Amino acid sequence: MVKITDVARHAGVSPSTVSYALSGKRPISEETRRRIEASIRELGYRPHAGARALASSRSNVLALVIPLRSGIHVPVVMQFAVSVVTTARTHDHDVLLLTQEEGEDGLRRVADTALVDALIVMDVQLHDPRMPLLRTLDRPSVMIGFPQDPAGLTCIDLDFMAAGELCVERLAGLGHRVVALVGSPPEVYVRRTAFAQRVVQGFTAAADRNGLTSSIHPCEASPAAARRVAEQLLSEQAALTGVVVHNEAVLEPLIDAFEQLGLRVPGDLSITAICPDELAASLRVPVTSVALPSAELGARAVELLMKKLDGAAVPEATLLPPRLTERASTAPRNAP
Amino acid sequence: MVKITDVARHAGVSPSTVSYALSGKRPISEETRRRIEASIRELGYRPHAGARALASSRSNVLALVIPLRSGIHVPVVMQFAVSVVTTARTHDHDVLLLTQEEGEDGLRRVADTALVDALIVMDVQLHDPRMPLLRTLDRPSVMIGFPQDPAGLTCIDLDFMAAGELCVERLAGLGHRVVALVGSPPEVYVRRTAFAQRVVQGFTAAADRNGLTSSIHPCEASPAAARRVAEQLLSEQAALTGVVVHNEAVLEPLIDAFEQLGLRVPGDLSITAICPDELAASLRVPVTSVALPSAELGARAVELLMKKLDGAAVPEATLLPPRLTERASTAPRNAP
DNA sequence: TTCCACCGTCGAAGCGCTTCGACGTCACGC
DNA sequence: GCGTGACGTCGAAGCGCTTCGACGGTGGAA
Repeated sequence: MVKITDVARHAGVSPSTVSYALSGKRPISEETRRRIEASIRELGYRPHAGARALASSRSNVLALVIPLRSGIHVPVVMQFAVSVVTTARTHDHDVLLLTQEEGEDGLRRVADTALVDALIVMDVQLHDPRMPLLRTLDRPSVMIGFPQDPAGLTCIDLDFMAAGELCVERLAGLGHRVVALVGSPPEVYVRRTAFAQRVVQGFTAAADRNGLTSSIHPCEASPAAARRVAEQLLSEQAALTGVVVHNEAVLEPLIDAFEQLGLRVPGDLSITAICPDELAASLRVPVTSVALPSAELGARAVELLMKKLDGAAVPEATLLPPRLTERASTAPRNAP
Repeated sequence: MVKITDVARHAGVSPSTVSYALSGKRPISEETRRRIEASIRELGYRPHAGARALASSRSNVLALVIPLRSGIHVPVVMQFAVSVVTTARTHDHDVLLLTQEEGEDGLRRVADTALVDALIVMDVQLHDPRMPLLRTLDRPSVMIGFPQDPAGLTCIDLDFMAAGELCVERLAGLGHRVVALVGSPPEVYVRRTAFAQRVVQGFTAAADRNGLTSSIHPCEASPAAARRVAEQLLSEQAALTGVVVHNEAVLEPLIDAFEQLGLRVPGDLSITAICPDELAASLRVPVTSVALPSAELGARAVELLMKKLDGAAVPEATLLPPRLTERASTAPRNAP
């Protein structure tokens, strides 16, 4: 293994000079820097991560905590993860993957052993046992999602409440008077997952504000469940003309089911969704949707974390405003 | 931060004794061990990962390389990942997540900086540029999947060729004479992804061996594509009665499409698939399938890696034999 | 009883890097 | 002409842990 002393000798300087040339923490003459860089290339030098971490008390590793509970939409989560990894790399950091098998102990372990410098936590519950822990940890962290009490934490997420409202407002603006929300699987609500609940809040508030008749329907992530919900909606709410879907997995099957039941989209039924843009745009009937900007969220979470690591102050709460894209699934309500 | 010298002082022993008590590499008296353990608990001691890595030249971190190329089925990949993480934890290792953004350089980097002790590589191509690199790296690695030339590498995978054969044999055994393979998206074949090609090989070999008429149809991962393939199959192959599906994303839409086109499963059309058992079993028509044992593969990959890290010899190739589970989607061919 | 082997523990020497203080040199202002 | 900084570099001291060799003590074999 080639080490910093080898490089130093080869370049005719001291090891500390090599270190400073690498880190830029002290000025080094152009000439010396060139020689050092040449030596590094020639010898194929790579600084030892452990030695670096020990001496600098910085591991340059972030922990990404992905619970992967049931009912979540895996591809979306994976988009976050990829975006976190690539953004972290632009800041010269790597990403350690933690699932929830270990529970809170895992977080404490990687933090206390100095394996990671900071943590990104996904799938935050309204009352999340990890939150108090994270407040006590001496390492910075960023949540993707909001718990009930975000005080003292740095959180970022799509403004799901506003997203829910926006979907309803759009339908209301098109003249729809009876709307339904097809939401996440029941277990997501039982766990009191923050974002799901906030969509419900926004949906309900906007419906009430506009004097709409509304109802809420959790839905399992299977086409069969989608069909059942569709049938139920038609039988129970004959006047229904607007649906908000917050469930990536059933968006397409749901549309299929409606059409098989004789309802054309958007002729008889207008649909808005909260989901990744790529999904909404790729469907047979492209769906008017509020984008779920996974990649942006992941990237911004990393940026926030980097700022905190640099000792900078960051806002505790970052809510991305919802952005609605009009597509083919919405139309004005037919005259009755 | 509490360190090993603090524990040593508190327990009235030397730091090396604490270290040996922790690692078990030298005998320590019962009595002393108890005192040390008590001190560790009392002080909340956690060994510093970097220091440990530096002194022992073991980071206790594995790299998991997930390319996430287009056309792959994300949930399946994620199952691997989770299984790798949890298994690694049982061996006191953590997992660093690498995507393919960085390319081969990323592998080299984490290996050369001693950030990781070993690597697990997924989504292996037939001619994979990472393979030569891995052969030269001084760290052990395990591939999930087989390249064209696996010499000098440790590879593990489901025996996809046998799986393809098994699916066909099952259909042949039920009397079907005209069969089709609905496969992965075209880009997967263009990239020459190993497992996809092997399924084709097995499918073709078994079809020929049994004198069946057969055809192969790559398929995009969308319901619309599934429908198109279904229609194409019906128009071009009127006598078709057996279909093998190797594409998780379109399995359900494909069945729907067939039924909408007037073909009942398994009455008119028998279907076998290669996919995770949970998926096959959860469909409206539970599908006779060869299990894709993601969790087992991930776990066994880690076990292999641990053996290699311990200096033990392991087989270069591990092919898990396919296991077919009979479900509701297959039946004997109707009399013509 | 003597010798040897093993057990349990200790002290010290690193592992490869960062960082702090120090030092020589040079340019500039007064 | 001298003091003063800034610049560029060096040496040495750790960062917290593992591991090697050494050493006293104990028990069994001879």
